[in-house]
Amino acid sequence: MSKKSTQTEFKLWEMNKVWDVLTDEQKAYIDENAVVYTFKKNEIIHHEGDTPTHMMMLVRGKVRVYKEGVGNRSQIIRMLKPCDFFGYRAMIADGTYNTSVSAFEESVVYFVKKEAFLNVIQENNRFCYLFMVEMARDLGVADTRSVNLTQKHIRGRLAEALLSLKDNYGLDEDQATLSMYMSREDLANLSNMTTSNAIRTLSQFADEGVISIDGRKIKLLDEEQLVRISRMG
Amino acid sequence: MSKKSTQTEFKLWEMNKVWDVLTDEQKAYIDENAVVYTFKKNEIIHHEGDTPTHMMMLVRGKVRVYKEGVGNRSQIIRMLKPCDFFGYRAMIADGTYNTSVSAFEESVVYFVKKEAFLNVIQENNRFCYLFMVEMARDLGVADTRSVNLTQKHIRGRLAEALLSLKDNYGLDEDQATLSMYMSREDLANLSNMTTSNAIRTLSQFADEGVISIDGRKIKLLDEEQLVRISRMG
DNA sequence: CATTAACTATGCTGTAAAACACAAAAATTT
DNA sequence: AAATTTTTGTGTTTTACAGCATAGTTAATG
Repeated sequence: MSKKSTQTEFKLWEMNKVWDVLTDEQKAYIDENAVVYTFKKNEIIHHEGDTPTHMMMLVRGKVRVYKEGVGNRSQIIRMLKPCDFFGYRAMIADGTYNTSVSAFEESVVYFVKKEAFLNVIQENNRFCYLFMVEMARDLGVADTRSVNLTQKHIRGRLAEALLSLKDNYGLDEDQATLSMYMSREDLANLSNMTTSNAIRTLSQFADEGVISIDGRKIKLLDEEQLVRISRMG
Repeated sequence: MSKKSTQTEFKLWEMNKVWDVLTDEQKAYIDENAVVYTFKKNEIIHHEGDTPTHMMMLVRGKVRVYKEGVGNRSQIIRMLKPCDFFGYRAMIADGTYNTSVSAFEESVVYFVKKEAFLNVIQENNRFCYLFMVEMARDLGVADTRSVNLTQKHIRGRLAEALLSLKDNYGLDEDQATLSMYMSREDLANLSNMTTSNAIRTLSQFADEGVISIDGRKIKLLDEEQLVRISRMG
């Protein structure tokens, strides 16, 4: 896909401020070495163990970053939204992908060739630093998540997941309904529990008036209480 | 502490290959802005929530990086050995420390002022990139750890912890005894379980002939079996 | 629109691991 | 060396959660 077409399709360079630090030449070089793909719902973008060939930016849609765990249980590490980068960690650490990524809904992804990305990152200091900041944040989140998932009880973990969905994707126009309509299974994989426990706990929350449920739409009724639950189980 | 003294005390620049990419001026600048401290066993080096003022390199000893969890339970994120860097993530992400660090045994730490470190990292591309690689690796480890700790059973988690101690610190001259003599409590905090379960499971392993125990000395007798246990609980 | 498949809901059962309780043994401190 | 604290070891109880079964409900597909 040519440079022209990515720029007419969507304002690529405006999507993430990270691009701002590139020179015009570097931008051109990146875009010459990039393609755009569309993925259908649940299609796998890359799989744990694969060798990285591109760094990616999500243009449209939503994707999940997850790891296959023990006995069919998968754990969602994080959910991405448009303008988020992914797939660069493995190539910087010089290894294979540690996680899998699949489309949560129909998604458009901008693929930049490994070579091109690594070249630019090593010639543009500011660009490198911004990715470093990105990773430093992710690492902080990862460590916190690890303690949350291992030490909090089911209610706390689910409450936390709901709050993080709010932070990440925001609310519908009613200022209460999560804009992210996830299946119970995904919600379970995000909060490290079985699907039935996600369902059970969700209805518990509804019974208590903390949330209300309409299919996959979850309305947060008492966010303070949700925070309280997430803090102490 | 003067530059001269750090260089006579220990060969600072030889401790970690990361220093190699600095110019002599940059090295001098770093060292002018650095001090060396010694910490007693169990002394806290920095605490979760503190504002970072230095990046650090462990010179001698061992330290634990951990997070206080729910209800007095702490989780060891990783154990460091000499030449390892720490404390730089928070200042790159521009936040407070996300983890606490305490000396596992008497330890010597090289402290580089935040300003100096950030300046050099932003002026030396290669230096920046090397820290990025460091973080990319840590992030991979963190994600894997998260799945291990949440999905594996006690036996698997403990086996994994023992193997990671071997990888990180190696073995005594007998080529079997872990060079790291940890308390049962630390071992528990590393493998996300209660102290009594660490003790119990450790004796179980000993009964099964996988390891043998002499106080805090743990001898690995059947590493293959340990790998098997770690893989499938 | 009928059939199949996927998702949601709820109850029941089993169990892994936490919590608690108490000794005994080491290690520290006085 | 006595006294106190910390660590290790083991048994018992409790419980949070996984696992399974089943049924209703919604969505996908021929």
